Amino acid sequence: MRDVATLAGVGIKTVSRVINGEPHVSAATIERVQRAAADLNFQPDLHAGNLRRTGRRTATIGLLVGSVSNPFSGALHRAVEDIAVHRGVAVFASSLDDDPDHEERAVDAFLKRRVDGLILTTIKRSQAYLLAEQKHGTPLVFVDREPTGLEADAVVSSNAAGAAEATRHLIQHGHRHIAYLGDRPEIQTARERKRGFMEELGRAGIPTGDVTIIEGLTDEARSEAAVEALFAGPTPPTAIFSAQNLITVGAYRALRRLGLHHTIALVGFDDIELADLLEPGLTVVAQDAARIGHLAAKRIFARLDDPALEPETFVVPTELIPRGSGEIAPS
Amino acid sequence: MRDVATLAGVGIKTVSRVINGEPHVSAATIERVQRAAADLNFQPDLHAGNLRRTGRRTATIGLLVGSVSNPFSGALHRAVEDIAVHRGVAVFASSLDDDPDHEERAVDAFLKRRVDGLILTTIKRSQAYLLAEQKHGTPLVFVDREPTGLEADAVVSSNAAGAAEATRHLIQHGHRHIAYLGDRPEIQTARERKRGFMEELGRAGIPTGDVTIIEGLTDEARSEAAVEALFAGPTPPTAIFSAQNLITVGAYRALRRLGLHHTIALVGFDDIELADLLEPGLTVVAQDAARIGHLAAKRIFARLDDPALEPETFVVPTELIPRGSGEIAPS
DNA sequence: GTGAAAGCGCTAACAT
DNA sequence: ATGTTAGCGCTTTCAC
Repeated sequence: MRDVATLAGVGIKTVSRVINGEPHVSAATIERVQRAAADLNFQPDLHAGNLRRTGRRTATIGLLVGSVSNPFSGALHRAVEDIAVHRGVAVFASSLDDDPDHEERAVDAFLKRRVDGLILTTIKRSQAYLLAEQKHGTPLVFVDREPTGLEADAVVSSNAAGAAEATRHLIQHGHRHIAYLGDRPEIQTARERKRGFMEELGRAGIPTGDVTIIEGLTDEARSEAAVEALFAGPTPPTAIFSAQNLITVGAYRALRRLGLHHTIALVGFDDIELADLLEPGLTVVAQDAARIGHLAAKRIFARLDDPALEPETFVVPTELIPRGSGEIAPS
Repeated sequence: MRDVATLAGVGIKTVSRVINGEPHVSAATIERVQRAAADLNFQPDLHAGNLRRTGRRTATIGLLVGSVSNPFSGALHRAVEDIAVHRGVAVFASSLDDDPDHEERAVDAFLKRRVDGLILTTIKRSQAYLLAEQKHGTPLVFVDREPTGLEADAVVSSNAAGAAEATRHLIQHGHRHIAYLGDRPEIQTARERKRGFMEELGRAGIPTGDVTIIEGLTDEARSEAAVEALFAGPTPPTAIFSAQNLITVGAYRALRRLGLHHTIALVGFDDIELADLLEPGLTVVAQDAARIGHLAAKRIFARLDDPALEPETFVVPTELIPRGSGEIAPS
């Protein structure tokens, strides 16, 4: 910047004014400074400025997602960017790779680089490690899962209600022997979805002895194996509710392999690309990732503008999309 | 940091040494400083340090992808992080949303925040706007597409060879009337794939009059409409080669709608989630996003270590995966 | 309309 | 083993 000032024959502050579009500079000077800046290929250093600037905002927010390879994360990212771009704020995304040990490191990487706020999907048991940072004033918005160990804004799907709807859908199609396939119960959303499933069974008066619960399914392969074992066992169900998208894919693969995909009903939680092109189409309870992202981004900016906001949890409704697999009657 | 020094009763430089793990500090002092830092919830400001630090590295690289909702981007992101984490470097990803106007803004956002290097998928006609930055020493590695208007490292798929292989596959299954569905010819990869297709026709001695070329297909819906129009026309093909994943999905949808998915052969460029579960399974020429990401990350670090490296283009081979749709014989 | 001086949080270079 | 001083590139404050 000093070089630009020298080349343009003006003071350094004048260059600063031109670069930042501040008033009180004559048109001729602006012109001269801009040419000098262009000649030197001047790139202002945002962080150097922020060192002194009041408020110390970096116009950057961090987005931490469980796994960048999950389409849910992609949709979320895009939605957050949609909102942020209007505020001139850059969104930088980083991935946890579904590794709890990575979580704190990734958060730290963002914090050391002074992001203005953090939107995060968490996988650790507790987020108490963020307490100090939160007290320090960094806006935190959790998406997909509510945090444990601290009070903060969260934007989540209606997990229990969605699971209940999926379950009700199966019951209405005549099923009583339903298998529940879920992720690790440490995960809050997994617990919520299971709760929705169980409560709906209760409302329908179906004894829990009629259902099979399989939890701890962390990936597609494990889910596939679990379903194959299920049908090799003594009490195969007539329907499956799979509570997460990878689990759903695994279950579908297993049913296909067993030749049961037209016989056993399947409803999955979370939508899947191309689900409508399968035969039968995959009935799912879809989450609205775009809406979740929009709400989270709006909330973080609201909190940036008014740090005193009370922590709030926003629930985004899910939607059941019947496509065939969920409408199969028990044989 | 000064507060920590005061609280610990030491000089500010000693705190700096402790925080950065530099030697020549007594164990007792380290202990005292660390406690003080913890008490004050001290977070070092990476950027402030970088202002003075020699080399001025921020231990951050930027990753710019076309669209975060494309699974290819997700796989790429994960691969880059895999490598970067070993160097203690954070990877921040941002999306272009397939919007050329967004490209320069997004690059600028990274540059202003002083990333050490940039891995980017570009969509603008020319990347000449990056010339100055490149001369300035910022390592640039292009992925998926080679840049235009400047010489830089690139990691790309074997687009022409892969397209030729797909075409050969169809020809070997007896097809002569093949339709080519491609993206906008402004996109370099689109041109390469079309070239591979045409050259293979030439080798097989198939006159270009036997084939239909449809270009400028930018999304699923347009592709779907184009295929429907194709079969409403006078000279429907017996096979389709679709040169991009969204185009493939659109084509598949159209064939399904027309009831032709078991009649017309289809091979797509770039793999698709669940392609194996469709009926028939989707035959594709798969790109190795993980390999591309790994190579790009390794290259950017190599260039960070030795800026004098000659620009090089790395070609990652594609792989034809037969799953059914590409093995349909002409009727 | 413009510029000089001080200082943001930190590290380099050189004390001690 | 520890502290002091200068200064990174910028913005602030205040003077002109």
